[in-house]
Amino acid sequence: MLDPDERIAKVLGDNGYKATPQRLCVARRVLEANDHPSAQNIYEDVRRANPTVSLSTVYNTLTLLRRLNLVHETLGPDSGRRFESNTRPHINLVCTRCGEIQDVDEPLMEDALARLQAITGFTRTDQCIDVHGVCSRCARAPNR
Amino acid sequence: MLDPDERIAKVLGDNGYKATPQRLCVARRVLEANDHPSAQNIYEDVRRANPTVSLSTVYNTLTLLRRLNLVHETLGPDSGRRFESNTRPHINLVCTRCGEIQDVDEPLMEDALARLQAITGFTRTDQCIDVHGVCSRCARAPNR
DNA sequence: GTATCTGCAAACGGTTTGCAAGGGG
DNA sequence: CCCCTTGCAAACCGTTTGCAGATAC
Repeated sequence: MLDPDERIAKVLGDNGYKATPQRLCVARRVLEANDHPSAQNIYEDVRRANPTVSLSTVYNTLTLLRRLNLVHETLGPDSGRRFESNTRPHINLVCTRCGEIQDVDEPLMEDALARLQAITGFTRTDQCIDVHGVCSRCARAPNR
Repeated sequence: MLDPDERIAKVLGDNGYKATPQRLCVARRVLEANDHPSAQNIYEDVRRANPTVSLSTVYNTLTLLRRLNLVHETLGPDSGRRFESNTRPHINLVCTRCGEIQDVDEPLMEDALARLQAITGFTRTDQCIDVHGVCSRCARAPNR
C-alpha cells in the first residue's frame, strides 16, 4: 500500500500532471478527512500550513481531482458546493438544522442505480444523492 | 378536480399568501410543463406573456412554491439550479452532453430511501437524486 | 528553453437584498 | 388605511479567467 502522498502523486503523474506541493496539500486536505468541506474551508485549512497557496489553485486542483475521480462533489445544506473523498455511490444525509453531512452506504441504492442503465440506456458516469432533512441528534434537541 | 390556477390559488391562500397574477403565471410555467427550467428560463418565458414581471419576483415565487412543496429544486448539467413540477421522489438523469434532464420513477429508490430512516433515525424532508452521464440518444450520436 | 503551473486581481453570473412605489382587502 | 407584494437597482458571493512571473524537466 502506498502512502497517501505517493498515491496522489502517482495518479497525477499517470495522467500527465505534475505533483506540485500545492496540489498535494489540497488533495491531502480532502482525501485524508471524511468531512465535506467547501472550497473556502479547504482554502483556509491549507493556508494555515502553507500560506502561499491561492484560492484559484484550490479551485484548479479540485477540478483536476474531480476529473481524476479522486474527489466527489456534492451539495451542502445552503446548496453550496462541497467536496468529499468518498467517490463510491452513497447517500449524503444533509441536516438542514446543523448543516452536518453524513455518508450512508445503502446497498439497495446501488441496485437501483444499476437497474437504471438497463431500463433507460443511460450511461452513468457519476451520481449525487442528497437527502435533506433533520438528523437524529437535532430531532432530539430542543427546537432551536 | 380543480383547474391548475385554482389549485395554486388555494394552496397559496391556505397558507396566507395572495394569489397574485405574477405568482400564478410563474407557478403555471413550472407546474404545467415537465421540463426542468432555470430561473432565467422561467423569467424569459413568463415575460413573453407578461413583460412586467421582474426577476426578483420569479425568485421570490420559486422560493415560496418550494416551501409549499409545489415545486422541487434540482441541479442541471452545469450545476446550476433547476426547477421541476415533479415533487415525488424520483431520479433525474442529467445528460452531460445535451443537457437534457429526464425523470425516472424507480421503485427500488423509494425502498432504499424508506430504509434510511430506520437505519439512521434521519427524518427526511426532501431528496435530490441526480445521476450524471450520457443519455442513450447522445451515446448513439457521433461523438460531438 | 519550453511547457506547465501558480498567484493575484479583476471579471463574471446567478441570487439576494434594500427600498420606495403599488395594489388589494 | 395598512400590510403584503412588486420592480428596480445595487450589493453580494462563490467561481472563473487573464496574465505575468515562477517553476520544473
